[in-house]
Amino acid sequence: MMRPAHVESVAETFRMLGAQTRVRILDGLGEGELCVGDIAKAVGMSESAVSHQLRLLRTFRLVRVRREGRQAYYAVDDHHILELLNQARTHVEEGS
Amino acid sequence: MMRPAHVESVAETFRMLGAQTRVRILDGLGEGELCVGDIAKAVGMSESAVSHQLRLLRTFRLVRVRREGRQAYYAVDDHHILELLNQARTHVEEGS
DNA sequence: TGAACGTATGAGCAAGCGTTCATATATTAA
DNA sequence: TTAATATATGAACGCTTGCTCATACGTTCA
Repeated sequence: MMRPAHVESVAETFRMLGAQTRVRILDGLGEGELCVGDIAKAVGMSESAVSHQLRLLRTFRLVRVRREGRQAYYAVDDHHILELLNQARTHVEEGS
Repeated sequence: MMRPAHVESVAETFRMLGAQTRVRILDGLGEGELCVGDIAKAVGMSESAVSHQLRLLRTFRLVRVRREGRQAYYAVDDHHILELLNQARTHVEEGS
């Protein structure tokens, strides 16, 4: 059985992955880092909405930022996140 | 890039995993099937609340039921679900 | 048949979420 | 300095979520 503190963090991580827009953002970042404007174009959302979602993803350590001039380049924080996405996609594709 | 239909299903799956109570339920089911009353005791929730959550987990195919007399025995639907939990726990334990 | 038990469901409500819009901050260019 | 650009933030609003409480359903036993 999982430790209570872990239950909370695990649920938080999944909660971050539990919205289409954030899945699309992370999926877009799968190829490599992107700046906010490019993410917004890629997922078809306003830059403001993207920025709000990136803040959540940052807070819960699913992405990290690298600032360069006036741009902020975001990347998936660690390989486990992309593996979670892949695993879930496999689950979905297998239709069970 | 992920197909739009998959994005939706993947997000749905994660959304189901994104609540402490459901994580605890699934974690409890990791050892094997349990009936509703035993799940309720294990996670310290009312049977009604557990039943509501199990319905969600059933609807999105994270668990399956086997009815036997007046009990309903729930089990994790497939191994990917437990692997997702393990992967997320690893992510959390590594502290990054 | 009737009562008891295990589970499921519907309504209702407080809390949380995800967006938009307006505004603020930081950096670069003129 | 001022203007333009890229990003971040706060408030507000409608929608969703997760619970409780009451009730209903299906099964077993007397």
